[in-house]
Amino acid sequence: MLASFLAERKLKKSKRRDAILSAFLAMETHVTAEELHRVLSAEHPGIGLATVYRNLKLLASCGLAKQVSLGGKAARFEHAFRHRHHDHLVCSRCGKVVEFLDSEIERRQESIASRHDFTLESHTLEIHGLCGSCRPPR
Amino acid sequence: MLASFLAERKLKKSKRRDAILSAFLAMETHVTAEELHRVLSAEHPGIGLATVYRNLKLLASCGLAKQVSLGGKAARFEHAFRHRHHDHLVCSRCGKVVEFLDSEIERRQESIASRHDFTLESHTLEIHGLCGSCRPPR
DNA sequence: TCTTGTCATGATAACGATTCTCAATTCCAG
DNA sequence: CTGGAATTGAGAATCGTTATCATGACAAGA
Repeated sequence: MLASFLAERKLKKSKRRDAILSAFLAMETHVTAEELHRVLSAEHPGIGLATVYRNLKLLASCGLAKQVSLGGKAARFEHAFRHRHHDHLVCSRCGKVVEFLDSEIERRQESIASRHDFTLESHTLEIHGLCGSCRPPR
Repeated sequence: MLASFLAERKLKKSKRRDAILSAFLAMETHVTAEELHRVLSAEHPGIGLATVYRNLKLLASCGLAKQVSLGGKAARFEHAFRHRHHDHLVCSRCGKVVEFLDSEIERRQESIASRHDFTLESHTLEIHGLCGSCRPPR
């Protein structure tokens, strides 16, 4: 999958590239380039932050990673490999993230796009609110 | 509306503040801080960019402005005053923006939030795709 | 296995959007 | 009018991200 993508574009494999890919796939959270870099540095010291950025972008463009924002300023990445499409519910206080999927919403987006003569490429839906533990007890 | 917000927080009025507010409300597009600053400079030369940022943030926090992203790197602002809530359909090539509202989607978001015990505060939904004029004729 | 052209990398500079700092100005309640 | 507080402009500082560039790693052919 990554291999064929690389081959098609005359891109090469490399130890670091592999290390970054597998570290990323091992992650279970929506990760920042810096966070991934920090984790990576334990096993593979010497990998530069720029390289992490470069490879995350690459993973994103071959469909293995997806960039989301989740409200912070730094971009976050999640894996799109064996991970169905979904949207996010984010706690605006503690940052907790819940993934959800609503097929009716998906369907309606399709229909909105075509109603306005757009060819749908992607969408981002983030719901922000307070989770149960952060809500003031009142 | 702005006045009462200012009063509550011991904030003051000022000529520049008013100028920024009215210039912003006169805008019909989703505007960037820099763009607003440029427009503003024609009538009120000498207003600093930082001041535009400060006041846009203020307008946002009192509910007169809403920050959206629309895919670019710079934050964009639209007015939320006499402007019903809506979401955006953005052409990923020419940047054209269509506003839409789907009450069923809105309703479902509510229900998703409460199903996960979240108190809904806001949401962002952006659909990206190619508009009719940008779609290659095939 | 060497060779060579290409791609990947690390370090760091550059960048762009936004925020901060701080001295000077403006506001407004008394 | 005045004093204390909020606002402002200019530019420095910040932060995430990307570009630059010299160097190292890779893949494929001789």
